[in-house]
Amino acid sequence: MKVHQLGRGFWEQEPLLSLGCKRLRPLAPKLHSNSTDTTTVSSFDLKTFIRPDCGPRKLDANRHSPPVETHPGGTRWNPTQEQIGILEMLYRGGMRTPNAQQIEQITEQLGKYGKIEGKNVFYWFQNHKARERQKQKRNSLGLGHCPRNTAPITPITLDTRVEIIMEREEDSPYKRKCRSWSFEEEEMSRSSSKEVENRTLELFPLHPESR
Amino acid sequence: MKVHQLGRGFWEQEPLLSLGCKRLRPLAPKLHSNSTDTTTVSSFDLKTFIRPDCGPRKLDANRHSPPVETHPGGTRWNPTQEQIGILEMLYRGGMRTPNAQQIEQITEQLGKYGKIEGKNVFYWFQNHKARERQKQKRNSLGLGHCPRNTAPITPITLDTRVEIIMEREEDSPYKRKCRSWSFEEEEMSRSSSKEVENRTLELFPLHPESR
DNA sequence: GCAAATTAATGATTTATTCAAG
DNA sequence: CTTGAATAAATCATTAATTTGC
Repeated sequence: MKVHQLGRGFWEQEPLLSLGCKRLRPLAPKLHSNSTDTTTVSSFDLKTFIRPDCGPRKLDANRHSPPVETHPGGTRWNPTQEQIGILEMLYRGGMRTPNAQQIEQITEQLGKYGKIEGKNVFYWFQNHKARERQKQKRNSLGLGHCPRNTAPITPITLDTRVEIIMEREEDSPYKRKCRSWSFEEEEMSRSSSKEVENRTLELFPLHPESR
Repeated sequence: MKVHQLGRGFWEQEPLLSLGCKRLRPLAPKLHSNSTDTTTVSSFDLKTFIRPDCGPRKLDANRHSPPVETHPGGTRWNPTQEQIGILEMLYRGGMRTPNAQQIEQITEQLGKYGKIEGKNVFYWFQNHKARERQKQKRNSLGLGHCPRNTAPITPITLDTRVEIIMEREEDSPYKRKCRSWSFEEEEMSRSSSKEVENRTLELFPLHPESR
């Protein structure tokens, strides 16, 4: 069930909205500048960590460990051991969906170990939470069966206690998060080899990504 | 097989993240500052539209939940006729999931008719798309039945043509969006009466929202 | 011992659901 | 009851591990 598709095509959107070259950095839920201080809400980014360094590391060459920062040409975030360690520590501590402030701080700390952005932290928690959940589900279902591999059976060691705890503090059922959103300039020149397709998007790319 | 893992634990992060007072405005997907220009990526927000208008709505004494804080001054976006009109026009034009740039521009334009933020535009498209979809599904299913209210049966007028068209131009199957994320100062003083619970969250609120 | 080929993880997005303000 | 806002589930896409052929 899915099958979306699209055909669209006409209706020329005329000029509406002239195109600029900035990239907005949209979307982050936010508290809503409430009352009074609607003033500014200065925004600062975290390019702080965007060190230009990253030599065009080829690959391997440095084997595991020194992950160090990041991505060379810069594709996606590649967490270092330290970063993962801290994130897991926080997760085990009960954190599930950090709010904007928390993300900011975590990002700041993790930045010490390698390039990282707020969204990476946000996504990490989302993914980790979801994957822990499916892992549990898988295990619970497999228990009555003959597990075979993947040792679904908890070793019954002290660690088991931890497991239980985690389970107990499953994440939130539903809360209303408050993230903030803003725009940011977007570097148009992508150059990245991969898919440079959708360029028809001149004025108002009706079909954002055709992909 | 990866298992990064690490026993973590050590590394005492000591002070881990001192708390500041800014609110980050995180999260907006982005292109990825790839290679070279890791430079800056200046970010600008749209508070442009954050008119202080909306009277300091109290929050009615806090009634049930109000989870989070939110704003006293204003609660959620209340679109004007002009805004809705333009958005629908764009939707009918084929736009479904505008990218950061598009959102920025749309927001800018709509801002002329009333307070609005990028996220409002983003959500509007998400919701409108989803709801048009379910509406269609309902209609298609309800046809063989006795719909009762909500006039599931299309009037078979000229408008029907439009309906069909919409169907045809369903939204995208899957594309990789490019949003950008950044942080923004967050007004700490929220004061909102609503649930000020989880206050144990001094340093690192392990359990963000208990709700 | 390497590097292309394959597979397992997991970062990043999109879609589906749910909650709740008005 | 309509619909803005937010979260969770489903997917897609890359990258790191592994495996395999020389």
